[in-house]
Amino acid sequence: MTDRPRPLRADAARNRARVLQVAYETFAAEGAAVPIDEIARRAGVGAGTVYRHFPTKESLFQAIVADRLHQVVERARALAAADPGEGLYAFLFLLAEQGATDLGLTEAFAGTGFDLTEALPEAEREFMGTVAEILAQAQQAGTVRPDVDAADIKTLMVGLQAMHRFRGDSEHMRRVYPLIRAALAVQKAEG
Amino acid sequence: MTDRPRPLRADAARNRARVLQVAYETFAAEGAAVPIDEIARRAGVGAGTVYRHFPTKESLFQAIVADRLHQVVERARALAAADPGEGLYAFLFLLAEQGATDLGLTEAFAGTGFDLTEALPEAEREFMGTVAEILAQAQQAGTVRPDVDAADIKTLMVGLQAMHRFRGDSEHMRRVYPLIRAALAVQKAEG
Amino acid sequence: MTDRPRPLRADAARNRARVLQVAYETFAAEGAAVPIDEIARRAGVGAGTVYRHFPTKESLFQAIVADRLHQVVERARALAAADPGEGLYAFLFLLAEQGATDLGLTEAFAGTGFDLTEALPEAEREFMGTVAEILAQAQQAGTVRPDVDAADIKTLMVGLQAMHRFRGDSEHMRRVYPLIRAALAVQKAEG
Amino acid sequence: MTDRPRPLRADAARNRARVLQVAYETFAAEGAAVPIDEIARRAGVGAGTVYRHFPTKESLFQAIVADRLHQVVERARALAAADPGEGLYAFLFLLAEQGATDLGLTEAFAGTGFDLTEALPEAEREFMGTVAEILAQAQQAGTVRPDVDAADIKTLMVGLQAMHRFRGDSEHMRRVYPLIRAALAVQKAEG
DNA sequence: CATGAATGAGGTTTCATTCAT
DNA sequence: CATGAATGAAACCTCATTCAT
Repeated sequence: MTDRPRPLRADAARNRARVLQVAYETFAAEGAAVPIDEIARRAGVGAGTVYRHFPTKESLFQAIVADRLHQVVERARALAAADPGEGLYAFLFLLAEQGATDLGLTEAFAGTGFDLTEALPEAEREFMGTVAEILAQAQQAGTVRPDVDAADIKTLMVGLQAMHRFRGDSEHMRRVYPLIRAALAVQKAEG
Repeated sequence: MTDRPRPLRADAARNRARVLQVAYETFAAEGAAVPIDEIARRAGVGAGTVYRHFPTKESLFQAIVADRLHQVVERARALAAADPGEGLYAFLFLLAEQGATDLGLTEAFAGTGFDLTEALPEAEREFMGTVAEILAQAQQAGTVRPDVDAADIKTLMVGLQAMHRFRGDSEHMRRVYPLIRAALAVQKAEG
Repeated sequence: MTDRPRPLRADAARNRARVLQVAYETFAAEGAAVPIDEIARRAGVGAGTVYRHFPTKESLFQAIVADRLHQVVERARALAAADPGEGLYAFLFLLAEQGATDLGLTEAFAGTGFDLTEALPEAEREFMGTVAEILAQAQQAGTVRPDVDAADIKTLMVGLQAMHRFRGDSEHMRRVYPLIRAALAVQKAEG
Repeated sequence: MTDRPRPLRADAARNRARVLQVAYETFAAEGAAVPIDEIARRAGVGAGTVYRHFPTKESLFQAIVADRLHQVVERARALAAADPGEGLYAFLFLLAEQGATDLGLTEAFAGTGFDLTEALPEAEREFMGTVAEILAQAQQAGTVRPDVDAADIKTLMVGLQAMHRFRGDSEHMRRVYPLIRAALAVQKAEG
């Protein structure tokens, strides 16, 4: 009768948030192979509680990714609003760093065992739309070459996340960022 | 290299090679989650035979990576010998493509659940030495900026593999290669 | 009958009746394996409410069976009153049909995972008493052989329910009924 | 290459037989709800061993039913060969008794949570063919009325099994058998 | 009293690894 | 040496029942 999800009871909401938080941390740290039982244990709830909120492991994963993605997109908008020319770079490097400590997000982006486009088409569209927006701004500002598109940016993002994950050391990544800037900069000469 | 105390009997050697080949293909195609039994079945041997040659699944994985790495390094040398200026680029893009169809190699490089440096220090050294070599040649030839080092190249390689894996479509990757060339090219202007 | 110490409050009584009705339909349609949560959902109440009225799943089952049995017995009396000679046959075939759409009742009769005599001795006695009555009437009317007793009739009833359940098709059962009549008819010859 | 199931190794065959035997007894005694772990424990093997021989619980169940059915059919033939007129009755009552101590077989026949026709069409065909055969013989011998067919017999069989299961007491069933004979006998009068 | 969230034991199934044949 | 059967520890998920809200 009242099919629309009523606001959760206070305690349930608390548990749901706690599970989400713990799951995020656990997946981020140890990858998607962590047992649900382990997440339940760390969250201090029974396994059944996890399954009440997220009927499958996959759905828990999705919820986390959707959550993260949304946050990331909001940050991207803020960065681009603050400095249209630098916005795209800031976004790229921010996301790369996120990926470094967030295996789940990385896997979602890279499509390793999780197809973002299929699982969360809404989130994917929102994400790509935002990328297109701040890319256009940067191109108008003259800081990014006009012949790259949003898909190229996503590809680079996947690459950057992998690099960041590979180099836990963010010291080293600061050496790499200028290379990426060079790759995207408006320029005449080519290697 | 020095871990086979006695030359294997002919049939044992044949089995070992066959398992290695099949395991490579299977891991590459279906990821590291494939059961050992499945590999044994495809290789036409018993599971016990796999374990005789490779005491753990991990060790089989290592052997595969070592094997691939060795082949890749040899190809890198050949490419660099043929054209010192282009050698590094050719190597980079070759490896990226390899990674696209070879989950095992990608994971080994990216250190996802497998630490190349720890597991196969010998192979890692050989690989890094070769990278350093052909990088130096390219820098002398003036096709690569002088302020990048071998570690940077490895980082880019990891990124490129991730991109390639993400974009099964190699059409798209041809759009990305010029960006990477731009990143590494000797240049004045920046961002 | 005598186990409700105080009359229930109106809303509680309504809930109880509703749960009973829904549980009957659900068990009948999908078997005893249906989760209590599902029944609660269909009844539009919380699981806790079900447990308030029926302390275990088993007890809910018992209540349903008692309910059905009571109805069936009343119908049996009516049939026998209308036509003493045919009453028993009508009752038999009625119950068989009931069983076809009512897994719970069938199981209760057949004693599959549920012992009617132990769980509901009262209801069992009432049922058997009624069977004895209408059997006696039929025997006096000369339509049923004198050497069968109420226990035999119950046995046949269990068999008929099983047959009916097996043949969802009631077309087919109409072929079988004459056989059962032949089995019970007063007769001279025997196979 | 050699896809045809090679003869099992001696120890494997022993285990398989043992699991089958134990599973048969356990299902017969306690129904299909018994956990596989319990069967494994009783058979003195690991759960994995059960799953090696029977990849799902369902398949174990099928194997048992197929086994029983085959034995039953062979016995039916023997009985009919010994006495064509009595063969069908002997078969009916034999199967009824089997069903009394064999919940699995009963359920398979009655189609309760197991569709014989779908799961084991071969076995079903063999069974029905045999029923048709010995029914025809009995009808020719004049001991069974000519207007019943094999499907009717199967229906009665299901009913008889249910009755037998209901009356653990075979004493009582001896009262019921004459009724069934009367039902099937060639006769003039009817109810 | 009603709700529905939480519990946690238990079910089926998989798979790396060992070991009898 | 090769085989492949056996092991048994998890993994995911369900559901009867309890209890905080």
